[in-house]
Amino acid sequence: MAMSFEAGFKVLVVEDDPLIAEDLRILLCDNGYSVVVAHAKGEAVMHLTANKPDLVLLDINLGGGSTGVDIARWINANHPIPFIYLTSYADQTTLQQAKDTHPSAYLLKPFTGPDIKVSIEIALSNFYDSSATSPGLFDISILNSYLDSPLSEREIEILNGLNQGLSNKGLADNLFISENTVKSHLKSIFEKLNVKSRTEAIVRIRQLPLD
Amino acid sequence: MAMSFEAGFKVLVVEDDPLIAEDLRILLCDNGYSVVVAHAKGEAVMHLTANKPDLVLLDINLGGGSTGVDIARWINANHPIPFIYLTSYADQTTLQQAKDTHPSAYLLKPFTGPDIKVSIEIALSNFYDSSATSPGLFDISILNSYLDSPLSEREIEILNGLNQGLSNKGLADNLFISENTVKSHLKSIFEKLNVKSRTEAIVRIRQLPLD
DNA sequence: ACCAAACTCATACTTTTGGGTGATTTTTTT
DNA sequence: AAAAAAATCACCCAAAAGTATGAGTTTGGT
Repeated sequence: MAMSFEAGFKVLVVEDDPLIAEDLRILLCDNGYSVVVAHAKGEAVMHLTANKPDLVLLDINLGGGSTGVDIARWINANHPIPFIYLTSYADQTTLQQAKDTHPSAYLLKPFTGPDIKVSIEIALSNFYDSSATSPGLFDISILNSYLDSPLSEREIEILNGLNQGLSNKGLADNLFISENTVKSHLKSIFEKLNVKSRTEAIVRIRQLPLD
Repeated sequence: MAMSFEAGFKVLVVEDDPLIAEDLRILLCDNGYSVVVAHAKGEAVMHLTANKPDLVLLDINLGGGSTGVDIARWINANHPIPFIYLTSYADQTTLQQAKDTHPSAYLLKPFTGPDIKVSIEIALSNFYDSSATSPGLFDISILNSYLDSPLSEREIEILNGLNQGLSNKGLADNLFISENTVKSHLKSIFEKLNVKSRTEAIVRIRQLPLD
């Protein structure tokens, strides 16, 4: 099944350098992807929620405060889709942080057109084929069908964060709420899942046939 | 006496070559399966009825009259459980016959430990899809192949416990060691996995292509 | 016999989690 | 508009988890 992912796939490029961004845009367009470009985290998040792209190319070294890793974490917690890091260098700390966000690929500049194309193809097919390995979003309706009392949307978001191994602090930062609020949500989540700890919660939901 | 987390799945190996049979037996035992070996059809059928294994590994080219396909047909007709073909070559006729018996997998020699483990896991989970799936033991060698410094056996045991959502107390009770010892092990596990908490550890290992 | 690695455990301390209670603000539904 | 549900947050307390350090005991290999 040599399926092609080119037709109609939306790619979000997050790159603060306008020259590289434009290069990428042209390259991707030439390959049949529809492309949106963002230059900063806020813009990226906006496009992610509004346009729901199928894949993201992330410059890991964005100017300003937030980095590609921040965006990756946001993606994992809120809107899990495959993303590929683009970077000009790799220091160990950044690399480890990057790895922890489970990117589909990690391309070191200078990369070629074929590099990107192949990486995108692989990323897309891996992500949308194997439901088992993807630490994906939980379908709220399916998940709730197993529970006595249903989880709210926010609770699902928290649960997704848990499932990525985030701490309470991490959850709070990701969702822009206080740690106390996270605890509050967690408490009801635990009740509803009938578990007593975050680890039990993870085990519980992962053993469910959600895929 | 080591393992406290056996999956308890019984595997029947049907293989006329004693060397390969023994290799398989060891490999499977190491992965926590209990293993029975048969060398011919009659013996196989005997074990199938008497021991009721959960899965069968079938050499497709048995010496003598009957083949693995014959046994597969018997299984389908009399005692439907998942089975996997093992074969050194694939001629078209045999292959087609084999396909018609709806095997769970078809492994070409030379196959590796991971090959078999993965195929078995998939076969079992597909076949017994419902609830109490095996808590998924980790293959120490596979897991270690991803790590800079390898986990010891004891550490793997702890990790398996973590993966089931056990608390430190729970781990200590299960392994008959003190909670302090558990913490001690946990500390080195976290270092080796390069994580900072049990939840991160779980996420980390589950994201690996081990099961 | 000796060494190294693995396993064991303790004590003390810090940080993170989880539980309980209660309250305010949105949002949604009736 | 009133009621209900969801989301937000605070404060306090207790339990669990994690860190640091040091040390005794097995076990396997040279």
